[in-house]
Amino acid sequence: MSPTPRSNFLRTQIQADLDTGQTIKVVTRFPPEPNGYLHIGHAKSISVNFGLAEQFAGDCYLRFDDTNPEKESQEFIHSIQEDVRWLGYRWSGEVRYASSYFQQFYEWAIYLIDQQLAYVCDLSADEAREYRGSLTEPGRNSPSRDRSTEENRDLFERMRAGEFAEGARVLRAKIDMASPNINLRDPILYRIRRAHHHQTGDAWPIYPTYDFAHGQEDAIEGVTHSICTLEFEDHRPLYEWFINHLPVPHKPRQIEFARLNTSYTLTSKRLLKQLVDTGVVAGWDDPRMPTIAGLRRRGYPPQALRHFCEEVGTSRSDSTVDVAMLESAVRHQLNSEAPRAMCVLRPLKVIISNYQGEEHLWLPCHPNEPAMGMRSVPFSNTLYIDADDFREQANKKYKRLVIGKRVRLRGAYVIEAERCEVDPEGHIIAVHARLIDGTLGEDPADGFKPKGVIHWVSAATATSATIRLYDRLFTTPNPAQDDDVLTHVNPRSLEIIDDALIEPSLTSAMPEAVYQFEREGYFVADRYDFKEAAPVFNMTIGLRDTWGGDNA
RNA sequence: UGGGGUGUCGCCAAGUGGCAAGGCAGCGGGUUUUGAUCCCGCCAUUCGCAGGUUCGAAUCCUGCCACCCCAGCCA
Repeated sequence: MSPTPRSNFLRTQIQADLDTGQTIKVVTRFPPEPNGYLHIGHAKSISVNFGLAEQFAGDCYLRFDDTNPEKESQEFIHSIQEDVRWLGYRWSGEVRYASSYFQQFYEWAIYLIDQQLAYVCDLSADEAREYRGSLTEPGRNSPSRDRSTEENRDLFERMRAGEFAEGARVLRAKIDMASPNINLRDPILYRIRRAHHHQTGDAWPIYPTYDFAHGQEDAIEGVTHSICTLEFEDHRPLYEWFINHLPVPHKPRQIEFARLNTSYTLTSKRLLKQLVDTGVVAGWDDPRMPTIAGLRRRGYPPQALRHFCEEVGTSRSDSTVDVAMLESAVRHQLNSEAPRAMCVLRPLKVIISNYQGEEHLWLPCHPNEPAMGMRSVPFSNTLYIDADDFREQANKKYKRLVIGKRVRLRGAYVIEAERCEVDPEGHIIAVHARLIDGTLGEDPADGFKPKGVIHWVSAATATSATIRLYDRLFTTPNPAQDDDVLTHVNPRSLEIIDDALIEPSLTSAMPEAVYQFEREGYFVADRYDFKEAAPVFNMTIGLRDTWGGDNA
């Protein structure tokens, strides 16, 4: 983190708590429910929680909020840990589980019963909803509300013993059925679920709700600042009610911030699942997905994700960040760390008439970072350039190869096109050119300096590769706004080129290594599919293009 | 229409009574063997609106307006 992080209300508040002595050591936590894959929005939460602990020299725990076994699984516990680690964060101590506090929660539930602050309610789910009232009307007390402490204890113990059917009864807090805050209308603390839990097995037939668990988890762990998103703001009075009515060892404080929204992106689990289920994308880690696994496979560096989260700031106002900001962070990171290489996406043969044999040229791996070293690039009289880099004729705005004009081959010589071969259908199939002597590392002796520079590979040593070109998954800034997100899917979000040509240095790329293919963009060797014998690269992001366009 | 929030440049976002930071995007210009990077410059007399307090208000007060969240035995 930078020495002077930008100001935001969380940092200001925590600093104030430290200054007053209210907080001695900052403790935060990232509390995902293991019921799905993490996405860019979670990355923000991770960045906020771990970042705060880091800034104030405190601790941040990773805690699985596993109170609903029916939706959770061990698979997600693994993937979430991997994603957090990949982002570059390390949690303090062991991974925590809400489920490891189940016995304590159970005892605290009995404590509330004994204090006459909780009761077993026999209402069905439908009845409970009806009794709860509406946004504008108060609720009514449950018929079970005035049970004796003895009866409540007996019933709750029998709930725990597994004597009742699912949904038959619940344990509720006795607060206020007329509260304008619906969360305070005798919220449910425990429900009966005969589900096998991934951590506790079949030990419990009853499970605590989020409200009865979260604050107490924080209290047990000594969390000082329990940071969550805005939709939990209405729950804060309830969070505090439990903390104030239970003999907890510590009083954590909940603070809410606005969740991250990004244009052209979905983060709804339901909608993301729809994309996977309908085959719009290849899976949860498809490079077009906003999941951490997808962004990783796309080649987005974790540092870029962290930088992005820091850059967009943290506030309490609903907002949608322009995805261009994310892309900017990715380019910024990759520009400095990605080695350069050449790859010809749409090969067009160039034959140089006045050059014989082969030589090995040494090109810098990075134009501004000599420390990144040099690489050997073979040169010969038969090359391939990109089809877009040649035209039989063009106006002065076009700075690439044109018949009768000169262009610089990146890191090599200046050539001049003489003529081209065209097949019966009118497609250009080869260009004949001549090399200008003495132009390796020098401008032409006649003083005519070529305006353009194009990339190339030598035919004899180039390797065929599969390149997956990606574009935005959606054509509209807010795809979730519509009922059917599928209508906004970009039909050209993926284009596969399987006969691109790469320079020799690229065949030995390590999976997940990102390169800048000069003049094209950043590309990552696919984490799973890349093989030396069959290279596969995913386009991470194109180079910024401020050129007016293709109007030559 | 009950309760809880939020409104500062196209998009984010600092600022908490003393003359409106920064980033992204955009627009000019320079350097450049990547139409990239980098560099320089421009880009809110105005802070949702209307009143008020004050020598002075984005910051305080009053009243409006707009948008978001809440009626899971999900989190």
